[in-house]
Amino acid sequence: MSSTLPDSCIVHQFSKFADLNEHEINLLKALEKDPRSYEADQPMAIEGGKAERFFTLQSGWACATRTLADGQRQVLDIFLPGQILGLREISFDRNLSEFRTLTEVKACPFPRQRLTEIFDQAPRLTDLFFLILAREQSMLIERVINIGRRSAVERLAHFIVEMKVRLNVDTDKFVLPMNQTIIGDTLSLSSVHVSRTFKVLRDQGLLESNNGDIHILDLDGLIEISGFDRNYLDSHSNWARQD
Amino acid sequence: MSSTLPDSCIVHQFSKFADLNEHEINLLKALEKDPRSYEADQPMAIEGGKAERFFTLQSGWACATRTLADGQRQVLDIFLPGQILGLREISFDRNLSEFRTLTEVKACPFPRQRLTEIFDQAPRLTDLFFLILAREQSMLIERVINIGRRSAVERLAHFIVEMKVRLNVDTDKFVLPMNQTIIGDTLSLSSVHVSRTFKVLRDQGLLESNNGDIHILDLDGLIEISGFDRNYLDSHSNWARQD
DNA sequence: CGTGGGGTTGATTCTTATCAATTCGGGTGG
DNA sequence: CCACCCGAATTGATAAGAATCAACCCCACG
Repeated sequence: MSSTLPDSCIVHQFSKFADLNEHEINLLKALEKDPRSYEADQPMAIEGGKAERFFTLQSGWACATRTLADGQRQVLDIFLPGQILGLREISFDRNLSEFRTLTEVKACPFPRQRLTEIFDQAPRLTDLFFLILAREQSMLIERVINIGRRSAVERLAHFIVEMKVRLNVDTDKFVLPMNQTIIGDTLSLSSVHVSRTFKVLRDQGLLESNNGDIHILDLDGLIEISGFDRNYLDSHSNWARQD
Repeated sequence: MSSTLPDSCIVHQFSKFADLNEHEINLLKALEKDPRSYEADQPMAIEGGKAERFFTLQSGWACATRTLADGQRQVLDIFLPGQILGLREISFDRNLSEFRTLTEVKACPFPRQRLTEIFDQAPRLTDLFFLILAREQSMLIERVINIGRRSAVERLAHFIVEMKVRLNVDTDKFVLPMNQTIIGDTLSLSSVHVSRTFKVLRDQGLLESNNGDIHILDLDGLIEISGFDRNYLDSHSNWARQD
């Protein structure tokens, strides 16, 4: 996705919601002007640490996790290029979750205060930040339902479909840079059970999977059993102000 | 809570984040100028319906739910006076969830567009709306962890503590206007298991419960077993702009 | 060649769901 | 005042789903 965007992921992300003028584009681009590189499977910000910065993700995958006292871990978000890490932590002065990379990552940290400046200088971008936060919530809602109400097979199928849709690939193959332990921590399943569940999906002829390589054989079948509703990923609202 | 606030719940809610000036207070109050009454256990807005309005909740309890194709239901939020219903749906033109009352409710519907007007006229309220949306997300995160990673006993204990903290009562008694089926739909448990789990908490001397009446006997014990972290409910950030 | 991380598979246990029966308490109508 | 009814909570018995524990395989990488 990012590779097709020499320009700016975040601008691309925001322009899904509204046409941006040059001033707005420049403000957003400024958020990406000082990119840093991170290796795969490394922390970017730790749980409980001082939360003074966000990150814009330019390439690679990252996630937010929370570790409980007994060592159990829950993955809270999977981030793809163009997303902003840490937005929801803005109302706290310490990180409630850890941010870590899944792959090699290029990301650009920027201080919270920068957001205020943007809000000051481009009121309409405020609307868009609001929309984006709201859209993230919808994804969280879907996660609650997935974890709370669906069986392991349904959960995994739903996750695969969700990632395919979010990656916006038109082929039926993609790479999921997560081992089965992390997938389990995302879906609240044990890694062993993730393995068995993949086998079920393979046996039913719905997909092929090999390490991180996913080959979807029957997308409709996956959607069918997972009860996937793609509405929550698309934004249809025309609420934001016009230029 | 609302009874001690003849004034305006929503103003009270927002002033937790920053001191409001008169102009801002008036804008917020305008959101509550046309209250309507709803009976207990009634829908306020249906799933899939046109989403053109929000509600400010002035008194009573409400919730957001989602019903799956197979009839399973998941409660997504519990709303208390001062909260705004539907904020996260702003990026969609149809409701992703149903809003319904748990008790008798006084709520005030207002059109989406009103939010834009507020954003125009009081930039700092924008910050606060943003903070509030972010804080809601933190509560959702906690729900994901609760459902995904905690046992039934831990889950219920956590829920009880959360509601006590949110209600902000200083006594150890309060009323939970939810039957065990709804509590189950909130915690992703069957109603039967909610009943058993209440029994465990009672047997351990942590609380007494009778219908909706909760009497907490050992708050520290409940916090202990649930791994409750009250940070996520308090806002510590000084991010919002000053007046 | 070893070594180690990840994946797979089998056996067993644990937690929670499901189904069914019973109780309790609050209305309602005779 | 009493018989009845109904929704909710409780309790018991059983079943299903997922976790856990353990062994083993595969393969990339030193």
